[in-house]
Amino acid sequence: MTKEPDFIHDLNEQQQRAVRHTEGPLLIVAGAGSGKTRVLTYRIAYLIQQQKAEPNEILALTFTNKAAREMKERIQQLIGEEARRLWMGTFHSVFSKILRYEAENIGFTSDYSIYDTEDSKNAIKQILRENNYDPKEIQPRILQRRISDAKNELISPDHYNEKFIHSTLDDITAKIYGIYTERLKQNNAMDFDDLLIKPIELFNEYPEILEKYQDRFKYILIDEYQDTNHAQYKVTNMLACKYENLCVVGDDAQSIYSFRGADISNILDFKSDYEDAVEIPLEQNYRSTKAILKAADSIIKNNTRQLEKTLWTNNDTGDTITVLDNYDERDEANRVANYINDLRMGQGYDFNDFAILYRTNYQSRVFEETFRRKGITYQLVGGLSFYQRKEVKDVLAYLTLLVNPDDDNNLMRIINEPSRGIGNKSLHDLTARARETGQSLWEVLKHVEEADVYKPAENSVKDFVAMIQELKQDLADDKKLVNVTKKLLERSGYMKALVEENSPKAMTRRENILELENALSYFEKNNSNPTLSSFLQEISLITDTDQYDEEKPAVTMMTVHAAKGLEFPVVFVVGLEEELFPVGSRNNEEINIEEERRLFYVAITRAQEKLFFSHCRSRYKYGEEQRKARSRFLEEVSSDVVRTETGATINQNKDRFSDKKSNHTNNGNTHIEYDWKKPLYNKNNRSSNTTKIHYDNPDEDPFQVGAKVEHNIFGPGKIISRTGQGEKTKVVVYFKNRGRKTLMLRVAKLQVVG
DNA sequence: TTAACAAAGATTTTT
DNA sequence: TCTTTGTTAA
Repeated sequence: MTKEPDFIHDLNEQQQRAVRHTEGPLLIVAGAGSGKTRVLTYRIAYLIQQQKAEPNEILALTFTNKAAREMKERIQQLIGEEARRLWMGTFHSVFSKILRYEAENIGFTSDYSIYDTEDSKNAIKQILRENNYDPKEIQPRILQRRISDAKNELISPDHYNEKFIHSTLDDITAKIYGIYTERLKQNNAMDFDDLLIKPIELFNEYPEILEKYQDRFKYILIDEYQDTNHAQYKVTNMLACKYENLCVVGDDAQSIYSFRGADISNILDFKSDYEDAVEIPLEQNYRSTKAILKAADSIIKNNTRQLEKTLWTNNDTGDTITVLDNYDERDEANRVANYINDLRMGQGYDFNDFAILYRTNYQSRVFEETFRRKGITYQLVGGLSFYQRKEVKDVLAYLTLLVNPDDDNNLMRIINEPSRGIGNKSLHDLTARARETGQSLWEVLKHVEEADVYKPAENSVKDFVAMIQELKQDLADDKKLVNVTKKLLERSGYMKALVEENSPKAMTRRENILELENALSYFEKNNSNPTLSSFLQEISLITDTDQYDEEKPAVTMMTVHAAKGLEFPVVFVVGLEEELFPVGSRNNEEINIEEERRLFYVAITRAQEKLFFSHCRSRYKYGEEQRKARSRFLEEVSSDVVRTETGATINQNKDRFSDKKSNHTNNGNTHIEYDWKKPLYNKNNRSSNTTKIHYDNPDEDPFQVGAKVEHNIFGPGKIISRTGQGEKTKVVVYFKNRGRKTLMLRVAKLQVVG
């Protein structure tokens, strides 16, 4: 046996065990902050150093590109350049690469398009239209969700119907699922789920190909195993079952992706799936203070299903956690900003020591405004990704057509963008013909004269086809990708349209397109074989979370989901209100409260030294003020470690806003006691606000709740609720023949009757 | 066919 | 509030 490397002594005993145990299935249950990444990197370095495997015989799967990149860098520091040859990346990126090699075997070409969520939603919408369903009644979003769930469960379209009771929606889903699958194949396209499922199909169909990869990947490691879904479980199981050198790392307490099909039982059942599996817990936390760990522990205790482990730390007790009780979200942002400035001035923290963590992306806005005003630099992670912007997707759609012209979806996206006189009618005729003849839309366009469409549109189509063919030729002539793109922007009139629009928005769009050109030339410079299709595939899998830069001297703002795996000296968990964190249910869907709790646990355990919880009593939603109750999680957290700003326990703090509020609320002298866990009165249900009384006076405004009204299109109806004030007053009317409608009082031509 | 305007709807979380 | 979708007039 080769001598052990010195670096192994950087690790504690449990960690060393995990590194040394190279053969056979291994489950590492790694508590938050227990040095999980470290163990993974050392383990990989150890495998190579001990000559168990060549770097390219090791497959390491992560959840983000960033995690993969970081791990690779750290391994490089341990073993040098060789690390480049590792197979390391996200599930999606690794398998998209394998599919590039093997696509032909399953009826695709290596130039296949990758559809993101928006693309596949569009495809579904189009299919609904073609099959005479009303996308308003049957929401594409819902079908997409169902199809994606089915795919992750490995239920094929044929089996979908057997699996479910035949409700109408089940039948429609089964039908659309089938067409969708076929359509994607015709388009030579795969969605995110396909990147995991198609390899399974491939391996099932061609055992010799499976064996090739089984032999190649002598050792397999999976990070964040608690967030794998069934398809991911299956595909790695297939690869690993020959040698069973499968090492998975995870923490069931941090499973937060069930909405994406993640199945926590993958980690809970690992030991029964692999009989010889060894379990090693990592229980020493190196990240947080005792107070923070106690808070985390007191939260997660409320969940039922968990693996045994006790997290402990040698770190200091640390400060108590501070709860910020705010009036509204502006108040919240201001207060957080003030704390950041104080801690910076008083205790020497830098901007990049802070993180603001929230449940939903839209919460970032108030913080952005406030921080800009107060001169706090920040970096926003997540939200609308660069590659999801309209203009970027448009240009990418053009480029996609050059390598994969049969991709109807991308073709439809840009055929009339900028508008060149190929309107809905013509497009409808053309797609109808494509369906009839079984050709792709592109084939139909090439022979448009046979299609019998509106003459002016026919000419535009001819121009369009000529343009695409010309650009394809350029590409074939090995012209630089950037130059082809530039020509495309000219030739298509896309740039011209933006220049002529001459608005600030169009300006930003032009900048984004320039940015895309930069990305292209960067790619061309840094790849040995920079093909357009590999560029397109690679960037379809990039997310904005990957762009977080810990060196940047700025406060980080991100969702709790995006923060997984990261740590910060000071963390603010904001928006801790019922219906926000935990989220409110939509359409009475059941919310998974245990998962919300794990999410809160993840948020808490990001903090190293100082932790703040913040909530608002009132918050704006859709331009309406909503009263908010404090999150139940604040009741669950151990009261030993949490204090308000004045040093009181949370429950001593009840009355903070009572006086202020009751003055507002009462014209008389009655004192109103608030139950502090409940929201304050809902604004719409009472007439307390002085500014509002005017509009509530029936003499001036006849459109009161209960009034019978007449609309010149919708006919007779009755007002069932009313929100907003003055110009912005909106009413919900139940129309006898048309159902519920929300109308702006200012614009809707309503008349009171009777 | 397009542009302009009015109405409805959206806020989970992400590869 | 802001964005997307649908309707109507030019």
